[in-house]
Amino acid sequence: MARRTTPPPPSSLSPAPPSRESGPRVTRRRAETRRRLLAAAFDAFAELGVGRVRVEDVCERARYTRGAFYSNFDSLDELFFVLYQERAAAMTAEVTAALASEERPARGDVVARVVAALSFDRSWSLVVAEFTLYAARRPALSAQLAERRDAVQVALARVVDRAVERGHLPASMRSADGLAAAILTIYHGVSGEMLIHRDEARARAWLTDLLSVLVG
Amino acid sequence: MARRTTPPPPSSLSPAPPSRESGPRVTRRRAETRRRLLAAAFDAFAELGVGRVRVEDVCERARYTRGAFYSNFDSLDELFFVLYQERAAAMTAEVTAALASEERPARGDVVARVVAALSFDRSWSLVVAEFTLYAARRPALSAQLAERRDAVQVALARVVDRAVERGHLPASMRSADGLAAAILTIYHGVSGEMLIHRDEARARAWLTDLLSVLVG
DNA sequence: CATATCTGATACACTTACGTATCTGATACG
DNA sequence: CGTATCAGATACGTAAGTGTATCAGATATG
Repeated sequence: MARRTTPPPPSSLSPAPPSRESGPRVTRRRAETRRRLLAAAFDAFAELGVGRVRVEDVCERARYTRGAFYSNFDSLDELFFVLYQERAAAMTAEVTAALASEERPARGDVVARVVAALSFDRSWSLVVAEFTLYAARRPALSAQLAERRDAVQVALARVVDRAVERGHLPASMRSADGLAAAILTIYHGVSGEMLIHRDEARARAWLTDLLSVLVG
Repeated sequence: MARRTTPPPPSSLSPAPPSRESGPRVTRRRAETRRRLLAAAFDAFAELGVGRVRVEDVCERARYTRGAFYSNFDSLDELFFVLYQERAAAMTAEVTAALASEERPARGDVVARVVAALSFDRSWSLVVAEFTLYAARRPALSAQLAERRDAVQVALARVVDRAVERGHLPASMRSADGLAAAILTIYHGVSGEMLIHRDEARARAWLTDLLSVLVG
């Protein structure tokens, strides 16, 4: 009697492109198919949760059959993993770009700047939460989450570094990095709650208030 | 073509006991079977996630067959819902009791008191996160989450009410209730991160630091 | 103890879902 | 344009999973 436990992470753990894509060429058609499958999967995972999504769900939403799915991905787990990687990379790039896009903010503008740069997209928040739980059950994936988090943390640290006095904070937040980590923790709390109350404006206002306490 | 969407919540939404349990009697044997199924389900949901757990998984862990399962529950969704309700009620009672168990803390002890009272049990945190996502997709369940949260918030508000100066906080946190809400938001951020780094002591220390900023 | 009732085990019918082999239309290229 | 290759559609075999009817052992009760 083999009791079911958490399966290992999908095999596409290498940051290099999956082996399927290092073949001789990728046609435009195939790239489009892949794009549409990923987009459909994003919606399905956000709406149904990763454990409930079926191959058929993704195919229906993308208007392909299972042939297309298996031509592009080995499994739903691989699809989920690839989706998260690509989306997280794009989202991280967006957030870091928004944080870096202007001169250092004046002291009074730091909070507004940070809140404006962070994502409150509902589907993305749902997928992040799903991946967080998924990774929580697969220790090998913790590094993927940490990477994304670190990149955003670095960008945040740059923004707060000169603009925020930190002498009033505990030792763990005296560095710009530590303060950035605190900002992210609070952001995660706020965005998690937003999944329930569904009010983005409320979440932003609440994050603003919380960060204003932190920043002084 | 009926595209799969999120199913409605299970039918046991009434706070009254499920109809199955308002029958003439419940034998000791049956109560024990139910208890064991719930305990097994807790482990399975924490380990595999609610969408991946199968009836067979729960039965194997509880050392019963599917007959026992269907004699006690209509579906896995009902089981999950009942499990969350019962566990959340118990956990809320524990936390509120711990918060209420002594005299009002001295000002310097508030944070330690709060951090000591809150739960950092990993399996529970996993199940809460699962239920949060589950409820996020079923608006009718938001009230269940809100109830639990409110009860803890009230208990927290009592603890911080007299012991914490709040003049330095934004308007949203000037009331004891608002401050308690902030504490919970931060706690949820911290406990979510703990699922990834798996270090309870680290999470408690981090929460302590964050709350000390809030409380002044 | 006898009897009635309960409750889990089991077998089974049926559905859902997966992954593969094959084929044909789509596309790239000389 | 002709040819070679690609890639998605489809049918299918198989496994996994569900929910129910039936039954027999367990339990409660007079």
